[in-house]
Amino acid sequence: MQTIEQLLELKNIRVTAMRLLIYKFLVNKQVAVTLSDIENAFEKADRTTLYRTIKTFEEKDIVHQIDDGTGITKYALCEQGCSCDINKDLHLHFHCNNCNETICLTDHKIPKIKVPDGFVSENVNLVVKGICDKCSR
Amino acid sequence: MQTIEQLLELKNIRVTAMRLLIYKFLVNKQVAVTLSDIENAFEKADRTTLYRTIKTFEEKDIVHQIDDGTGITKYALCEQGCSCDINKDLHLHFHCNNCNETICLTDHKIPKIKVPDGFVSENVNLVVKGICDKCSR
DNA sequence: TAACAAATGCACTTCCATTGCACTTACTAT
DNA sequence: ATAGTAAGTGCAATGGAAGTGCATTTGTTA
Repeated sequence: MQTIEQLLELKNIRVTAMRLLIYKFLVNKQVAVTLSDIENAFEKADRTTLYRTIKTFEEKDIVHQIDDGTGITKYALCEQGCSCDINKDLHLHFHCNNCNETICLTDHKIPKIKVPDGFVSENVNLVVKGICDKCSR
Repeated sequence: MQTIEQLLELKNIRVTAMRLLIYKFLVNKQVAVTLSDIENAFEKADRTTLYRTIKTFEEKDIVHQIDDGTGITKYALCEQGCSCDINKDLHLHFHCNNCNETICLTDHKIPKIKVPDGFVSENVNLVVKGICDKCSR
């Protein structure tokens, strides 16, 4: 069990108060968040800082970007099961049409997709939309 | 073989010069287009008209929206093989990282995706990214 | 502690999506 | 045919999200 500080140092990211707060926020959130979500949670902080923090996290493979089709970029922590730094091919996300939340299904792998001759597949973005477990009860 | 006029009437869309032009443009284009693409093709027409035309087409299931991860919404004609009005589950698009074009692979079905208990899958958005057949030669 | 590098905050810009309103065009019923 | 109504089009403006430049602050290291 490592502390957040240790994790950031491991990734060669300088530890700052802001980054610790944002990281903790992401841990507590079980769903993917937009920049606005973070902004609303930290009204004292500047939007640019939040923006650049999340971009830093993204570069260092601490979070990954999710494009769930709502048109707004979302971010979620890369879990241990999430090997998006090694293999970019296994993103699988679920977007709830009811509560509008997007979650990572890290333990659900993406099946092999066949593409026509001449096409080279490098990366797959798969978003399943429907009703999440909370809303379907 | 039906004319474009007949097709529009069938879908309860009033036939106008603008709509015919835009429809023809979409037929000629073999790839998904952005609003800006259409705008550049019809510089005399207003952006709003093009926007609302494409929205009308979308509502009537003449075109479908594609979110290929570039952040810009694209549109493509619903082919006969594209039953996005009946069954929303078969979108499959290929985005070329080289030429930046997105095409519909209508004859390539999306495999059944398993989701955890409690989740209800209604719709799947699948975008494969890589190198298209033109660019890989 | 001085010096340098990185992080933060403020202001501003750009781009795409969307809407309100006035005007024009196309259909409908007399 | 024509008046009246509904739909389509064009202009202007707005809003939201993403991104950048620069000055200031904070943190690290010699």
